[in-house]
Amino acid sequence: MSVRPSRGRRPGAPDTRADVLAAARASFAEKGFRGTTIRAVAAAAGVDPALVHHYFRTKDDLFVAALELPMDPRQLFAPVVAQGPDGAGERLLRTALSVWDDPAVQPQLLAVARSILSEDGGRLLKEGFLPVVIGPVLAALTRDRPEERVPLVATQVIGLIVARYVIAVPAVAELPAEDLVARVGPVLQHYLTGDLP
Amino acid sequence: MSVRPSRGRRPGAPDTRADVLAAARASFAEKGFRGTTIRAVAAAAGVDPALVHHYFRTKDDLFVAALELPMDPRQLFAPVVAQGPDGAGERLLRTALSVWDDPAVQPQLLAVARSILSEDGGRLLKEGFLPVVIGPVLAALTRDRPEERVPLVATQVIGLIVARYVIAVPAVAELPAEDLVARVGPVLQHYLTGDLP
DNA sequence: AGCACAATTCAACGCATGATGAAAAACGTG
DNA sequence: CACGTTTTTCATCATGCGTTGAATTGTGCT
Repeated sequence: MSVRPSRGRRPGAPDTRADVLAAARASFAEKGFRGTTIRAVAAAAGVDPALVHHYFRTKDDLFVAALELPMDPRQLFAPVVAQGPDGAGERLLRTALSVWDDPAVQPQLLAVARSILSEDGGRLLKEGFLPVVIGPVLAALTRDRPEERVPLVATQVIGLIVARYVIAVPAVAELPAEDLVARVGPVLQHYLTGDLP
Repeated sequence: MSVRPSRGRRPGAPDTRADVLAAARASFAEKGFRGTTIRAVAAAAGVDPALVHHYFRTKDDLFVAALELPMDPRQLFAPVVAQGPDGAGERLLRTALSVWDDPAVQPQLLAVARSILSEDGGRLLKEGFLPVVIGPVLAALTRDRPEERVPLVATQVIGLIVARYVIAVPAVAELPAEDLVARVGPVLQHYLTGDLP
């Protein structure tokens, strides 16, 4: 029984790079940037820490590589915007929940959310992502006074995301998506097009 | 001009312990537990790191010391609960915002929030603070089906807190508290006592 | 005045982390 | 089959962290 020598290339064609990236995504999603150590990522991928540096030069680079989304958010919300403000609350929420509930993207989204919420490096995202990509989408769903309505919508959506995915409050996390759409959707609709006192 | 010798006790009666605690509160509020280093706290207080350990034995102890609130949340919300569910949405929000906007307590609250949101150690708070102290208060403001209503209220309140104080989204953070009460209060009222689809 | 005690700093420890450079093993191409 | 390239590990470095123990200086009591 021949054992693999400790040093050098492994036999076969294992996609170690992808393993490392997956491990990094999981760790960034669960522990945030600071809480993630290169050594832990390497261990989770069954690999030497130096290999992580070989593929992704620095920890920052690994982070941005792990963040890459498989879709463009503006494109995702394009259908929602296309149908106009009527019923936008429920459509918006249904779309957002469907992508957040997709296990193929959830780690990336969670990593983004955690970095926006806590880490210093998230200032770029906080000042770039929210106003530049989310803001216009919401604004397009209002009929008037978007600068007053968008922040209100944002608070409710942010709260839902944070409670359901970041903190994972059981009472919110275990609810079927359609229940949330039915109950929170009308509130979003009210923020988008209802009377503002 | 006599200079203070580097070692030994300082002349006068400076409350260095309080300075350290204040610096710790500010740092925990802004950077969270992991992001706060004892050395940085000591530097901000103009003090040697060893002194921090002298007063608060370990970093964990310093954290719980920094967390201590000057009031009991249940007592704070007692008047809100006493007046019953009618108009509770606005009263609840007004009370919550008044304490969050109070600079004397905001650092502690932010530290709690940050630790709930991001750090691993926050699990104690997440599973103790939210269901044990906040939950009952909200439940007392409903007339029926609290187990369905409380989570909905929670999402909206959490979103408001996170947007206004943790992320500090300008459009939400700069709004006068009464504007928020007027616009979000009715939504909370709806979650508390309105029709649930 | 003397002395116990509190306050404060210095110097150092052990540890974990991000990063680097060289060496070894398998692969792919000619 | 030989040789350059890619993949992988090892050994190591410098840095920053939490923590500790001893040393020094002021305060307050008797």
